[in-house]
Amino acid sequence: MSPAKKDAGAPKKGERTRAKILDTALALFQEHGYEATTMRRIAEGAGVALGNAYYYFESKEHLIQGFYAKTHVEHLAACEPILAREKDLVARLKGVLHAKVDTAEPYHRISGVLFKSAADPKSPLSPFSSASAPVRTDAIELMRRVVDESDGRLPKDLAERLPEMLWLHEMAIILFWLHDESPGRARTRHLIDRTADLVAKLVSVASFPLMKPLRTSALELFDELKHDATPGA
Amino acid sequence: MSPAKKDAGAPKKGERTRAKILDTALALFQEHGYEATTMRRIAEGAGVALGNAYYYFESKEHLIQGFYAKTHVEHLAACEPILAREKDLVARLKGVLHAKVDTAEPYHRISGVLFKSAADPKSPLSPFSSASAPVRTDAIELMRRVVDESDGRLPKDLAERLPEMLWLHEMAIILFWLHDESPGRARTRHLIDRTADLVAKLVSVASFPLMKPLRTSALELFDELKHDATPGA
DNA sequence: GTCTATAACCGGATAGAC
DNA sequence: GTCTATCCGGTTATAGAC
Repeated sequence: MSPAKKDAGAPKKGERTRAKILDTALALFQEHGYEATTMRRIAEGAGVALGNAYYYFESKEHLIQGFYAKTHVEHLAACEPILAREKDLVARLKGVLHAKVDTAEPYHRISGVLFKSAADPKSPLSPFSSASAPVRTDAIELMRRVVDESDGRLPKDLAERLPEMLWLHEMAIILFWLHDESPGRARTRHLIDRTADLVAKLVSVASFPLMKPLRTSALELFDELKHDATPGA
Repeated sequence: MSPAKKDAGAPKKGERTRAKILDTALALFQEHGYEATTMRRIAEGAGVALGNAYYYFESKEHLIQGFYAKTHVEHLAACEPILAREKDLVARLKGVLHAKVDTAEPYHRISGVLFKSAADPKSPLSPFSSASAPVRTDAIELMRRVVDESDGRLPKDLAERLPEMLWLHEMAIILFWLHDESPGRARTRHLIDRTADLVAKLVSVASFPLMKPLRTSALELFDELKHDATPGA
């Protein structure tokens, strides 16, 4: 009766070990940086053997996926009050992006390494990879809320693709943020405000009925290109 | 008289060894990929001891700087006939970008790894780093030729910044290309043609005298943001 | 002082016993 | 599912050769 003894609802057998390893790793990454943190040190801190850490996580890099998920959850929480309060599309967009910068701030030091693989299509860490699909999908859904629950009216074809476009915009902001050493990330915040205004202008221009042909061909191009870049989406 | 014996103009003492190591490394990277190529194998292939390779190159990654320089030179050569032939800005831009895709094609397999550090501000391999400044500056100069020797007339303030903007555009194209597995990189080529047309339209609209205020504020934003992203440029 | 070679070190990853 | 013992390859220290 030993394996069947546990009650349903309790954290499964080794699930606790897994969480312990991840938490330890993230804490050490934050304190000493990614490179300086060895797998041996993580295992030691988590109270397990080195090999055991590899039983739960394929590689050191795979620990980072957990990091993505964690910061994303924090971002979601920070967005709730903003989305409840603001109804204007631009205000919602700015709010969500500033919240991203806010919640990511504690990890600025190590984020460079964490996003290292953004450009490597084969890496599971790339935001475009299928391994990143869960978080990516969720982040796009957040942008869908930004758009759908705003008080503006948009043509259907545009409203459909806009969330993905805004997610790409967010990725670009993050890339800029990685290189931003200005106090308070002032430059990134400026970039957010200016490009959000730009997005609003583009959207409103693109929404004129007269713009339909141009809009259609632009959206077709987007669809076509998307296919290749994000096979999982 | 042994050290002073050599004639001026001959390839300096160890300069040959350096070149041998680099050539061997690039060949092996291309054949087996970056990860699979060990420093021991490179040293062996170049006929030197392992430690010797580190005398000439700080790290395995530093071998990649040589790679950047090499492909850039090839790109420059490929652009000459295009720039001599075409005088229309769009045609010149498309020609230069397609040439980039052409010359980079043999290295597509390994480029993912090579650009891994694009997002890491601390890495000397980042295209924005000061270590990459020589190649970056040269690539921007190429874009300046694309603009300056074209037959269109541009307002001075725009013509001044356009080369840097076009270089950023090129970086974005390359990022897309890294993820592009379509035959003949058809999607990247499509992206080039469509965005080059878009650039042309934007440039011509921005050149209207009536657009001067908007153009000025857009260029000011660009100047302001550039400062942080590329301290070396 | 410029270059080359040998022998470690260190840390990510794996094999296989318990 | 957890451990111990190794492997493997990037990197470094160091001793010498030209």
